[in-house]
Amino acid sequence: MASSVGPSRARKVTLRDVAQLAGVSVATASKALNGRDEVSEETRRRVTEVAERLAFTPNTLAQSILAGRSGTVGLLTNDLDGRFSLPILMGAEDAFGAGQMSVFLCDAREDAIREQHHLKALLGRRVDGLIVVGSKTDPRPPLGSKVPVPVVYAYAPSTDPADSSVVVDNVRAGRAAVEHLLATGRRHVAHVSGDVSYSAARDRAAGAGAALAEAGLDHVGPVRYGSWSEAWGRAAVAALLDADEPVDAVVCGSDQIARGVLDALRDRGVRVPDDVAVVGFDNWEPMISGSRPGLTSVDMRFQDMGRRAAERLFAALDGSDHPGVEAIEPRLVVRGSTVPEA
Amino acid sequence: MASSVGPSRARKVTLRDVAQLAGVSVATASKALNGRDEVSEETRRRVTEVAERLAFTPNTLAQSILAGRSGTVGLLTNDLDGRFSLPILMGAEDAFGAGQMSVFLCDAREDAIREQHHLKALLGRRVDGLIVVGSKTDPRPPLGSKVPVPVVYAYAPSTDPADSSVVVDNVRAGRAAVEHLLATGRRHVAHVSGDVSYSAARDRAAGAGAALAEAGLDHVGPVRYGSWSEAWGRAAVAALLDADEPVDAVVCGSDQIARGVLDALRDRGVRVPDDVAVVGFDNWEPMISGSRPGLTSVDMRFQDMGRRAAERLFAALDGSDHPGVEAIEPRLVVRGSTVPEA
DNA sequence: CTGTTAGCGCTTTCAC
DNA sequence: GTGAAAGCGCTAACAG
Repeated sequence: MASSVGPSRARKVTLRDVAQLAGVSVATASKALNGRDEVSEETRRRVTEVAERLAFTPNTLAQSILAGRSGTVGLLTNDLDGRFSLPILMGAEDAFGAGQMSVFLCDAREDAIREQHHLKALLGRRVDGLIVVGSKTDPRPPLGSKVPVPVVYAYAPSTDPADSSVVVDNVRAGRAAVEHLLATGRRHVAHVSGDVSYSAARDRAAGAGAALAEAGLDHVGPVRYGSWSEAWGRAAVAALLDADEPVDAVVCGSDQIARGVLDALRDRGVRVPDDVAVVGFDNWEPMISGSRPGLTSVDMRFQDMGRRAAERLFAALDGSDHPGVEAIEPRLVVRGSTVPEA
Repeated sequence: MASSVGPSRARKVTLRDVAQLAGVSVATASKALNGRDEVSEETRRRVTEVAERLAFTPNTLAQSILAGRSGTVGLLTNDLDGRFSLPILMGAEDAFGAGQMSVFLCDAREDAIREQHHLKALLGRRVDGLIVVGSKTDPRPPLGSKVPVPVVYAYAPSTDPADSSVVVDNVRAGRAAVEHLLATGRRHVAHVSGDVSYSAARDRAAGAGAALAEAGLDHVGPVRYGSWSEAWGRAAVAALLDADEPVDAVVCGSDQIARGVLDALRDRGVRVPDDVAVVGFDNWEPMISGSRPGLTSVDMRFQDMGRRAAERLFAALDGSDHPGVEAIEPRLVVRGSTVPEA
């Protein structure tokens, strides 16, 4: 027959329909379906059966309006296209998905106006809470003081330290990279990083520098800041080798830079890891999987960050929160670029 | 003072509060704020002013329950971590964001159970429609016949051709790649692709083969299926060159494979594009930007696909839809791997 | 155990 | 112009 697939314009089935067909009142039907124990088993059976048959789906909107909670949260991201917000978002979705929460996704694209617009829409929809995901590790201004629901900032913390934020620990990450290199016998560590205007670049370099200092060492040459690209990694290698200082390890500000460094070293006939070891940051699958040899990298655990953000939001929802900034501990993943593969 | 930042437990301000403070009835306040022209300018001014002052945000839930429409749509994806769903999702968010729609995001992770679970939650929240995003181009079973709202499938079409689906045109993409190679004087085209179990791999090869056939040519050697990795691209080059048949172009099943092919050719001293031209698919930024030379690639326009899916959903919402499968036309992006750079 | 009543926050007749 | 009343779908309190 004709539009058997078309959007069934049939009026949605309501609890009243169910009650009617089951021959009980709406109140009783409600109790039966919600497992309240003030109904006879017989009635419950009958109601459940009818509900099933009519494919009744309770209107959560109506429930929410009563309960005062909607069971939804807003995820306000700023670089949906970026590499960071996505895993964070997954982690959050993960933590929520377990329960009954649904997630509203909005991309503000670094535009404060758009962000306020989305914020308004979300509050109108009575979200129970918000997670705000930034695109850089640099602190960002808070949403505004009069947001009536708990907010957790992820990746980019709020500039207000009293707000709840979950961030990566870039200093520690830089330290981890260098400690690994020192532990595997390297002594001449160069550092090639990305855009110096990113706190991620500076913090990682600071952590690396501190770890070197503790061993009585210093970076070979200056920290070379540039851009977050493979091309910069390649260019930096040229400068590095031409400088003619001994180098037996390169810490790279990102996996992409590291990939460029690896390729350039290979072109020049420098053996990795025999002559020079290379470490990256982010443990980003697409870069890692194609590298020769496999790239040792510091995983910033974005997904866990999203999970933690969700957990903290939950905590805030039942008032058991302890606001402030929480840093996720990075995790070093060792591969062939620092240690010969088996 | 103490918890100035804590979740203000203050009861949400309602329309009644506004009405009371403005000295009018709820009905009048409603009319005033909604721009109905049955209120005096003076009253409207007063009400608006009070609403502003109290930071009144109308409860969309209550509005939705009345209107019968919630102004929300569900985005049911299956590989949030993948490369395809994200741009699609962005395109959709884009198209919706313009209006008043909010988007629920759910990741089913290829798990039918989880998908049904999310579906139920979304229907309970009374979404007005659904977009279902797959992770492969292979058709997928529809959600189920008794979904009471319009559904549009993106990337992975529904197996039911009567459903509304928006897909990429892989055959055409394969054809576009080869036509470009032929137009730039290539005659010996090899084909290295990914996992043969993916229709994307087979369709692209079919399109490429058809274009070659029309020129009285055939692929050099068999279409070499493997995996969607750089490593496979490198391995395939070895096999290809050892086969000792003349080759002046390689069509690669993905940018990742192409990247491997480029690197291997470079290692072997084969010049690109002088000796051999290389084309990839997806125009995926991370792979493109690091390639030497820049990689010519067929852009599948995922974001536009998401946008179209959203537009079709809109159409379905006001009944002006024409279900069926719609293919997005791919777009060739020429770079240095096929044509010498300026 | 069951049904009646009230009410969540809002919009919409329909009298005044 | 304005407000009282009804009602969207549902749950909670209280009678019966």
